[in-house]
Amino acid sequence: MRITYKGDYALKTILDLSTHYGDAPITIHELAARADIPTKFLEQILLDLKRGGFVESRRGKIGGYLLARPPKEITLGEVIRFIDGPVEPINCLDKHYKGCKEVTRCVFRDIWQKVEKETANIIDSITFDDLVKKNKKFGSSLVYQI
Amino acid sequence: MRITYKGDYALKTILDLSTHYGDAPITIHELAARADIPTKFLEQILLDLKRGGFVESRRGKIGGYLLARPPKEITLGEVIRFIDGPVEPINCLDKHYKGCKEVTRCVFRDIWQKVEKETANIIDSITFDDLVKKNKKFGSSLVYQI
DNA sequence: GTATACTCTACTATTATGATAGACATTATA
DNA sequence: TATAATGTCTATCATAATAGTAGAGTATAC
Repeated sequence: MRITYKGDYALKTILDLSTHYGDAPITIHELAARADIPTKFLEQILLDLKRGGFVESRRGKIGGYLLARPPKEITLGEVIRFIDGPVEPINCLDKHYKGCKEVTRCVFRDIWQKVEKETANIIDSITFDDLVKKNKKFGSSLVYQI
Repeated sequence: MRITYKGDYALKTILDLSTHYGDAPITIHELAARADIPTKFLEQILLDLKRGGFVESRRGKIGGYLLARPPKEITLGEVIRFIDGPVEPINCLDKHYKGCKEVTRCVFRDIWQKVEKETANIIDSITFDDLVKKNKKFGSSLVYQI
């Protein structure tokens, strides 16, 4: 797993929207400013997240973005996989991967699978509701900080 | 952690050399052919591994490469970190990382640290001696396969 | 009808990755 | 001592991913 800026931004944005779940829509501009993300870049990320069913949008004057599902039902893992792809350390199962003709018999293979499993155990068991609570406990002003 | 081709090739090569630890040097050409690695690319990787103290070389007619240390004393984690860098999923502690001014208070931070720790637990506890034994058990002809 | 939002497509700059090329240095051995 | 077989070193290159930027278009509250 490698988390890109895009993934990092997506997580921070979903957390912001989770914190304001049930409230009025939040504009791209606000979301971008609060998390220090280039506005036009976030625009694209939000369109992706919309296509992924994570967020909804309202157009027009009092438009903005809303979480499409309750924070309790969105896990960290879902978002990461959607934005940054599979969580495995190496994609040697992919048919485009060179070498590794007999992947099923490779000594390294089950080590990477073990890493993937441990990673999944962590990120799939954390919901954005958990993160909102964790955040509030520390009373931070910034939505993505403790 | 993301393992690149370079990392993958390095691991396969160290495993090959581990399998032949104590024997005569093995040429780049042989190593490349056995693991299906572009020879000139492996050449560079071996120079890196030499600088890292993982392998030694012999020049001249019956030259080639040898493991610099016993397979029992080389872990998977050491090689991966040397070739592909830190094992963490995101490098937000790096001073060049944008955003995340208050990284110590970020809700995501300790999740990434947890992922890193679990990954390290796996890769730092496996030596190339372990892998050689695992390989032999399955009697594979290819050095990097089970 | 207009200001304020989201939408969509295209483009661009930079870096990492995965090599390839070729001249050079060393050494066993015939 | 010539030479063939080996490692050494530096430069270059092609492609893809990443991280944006630009600008014209569409919807909606007021």
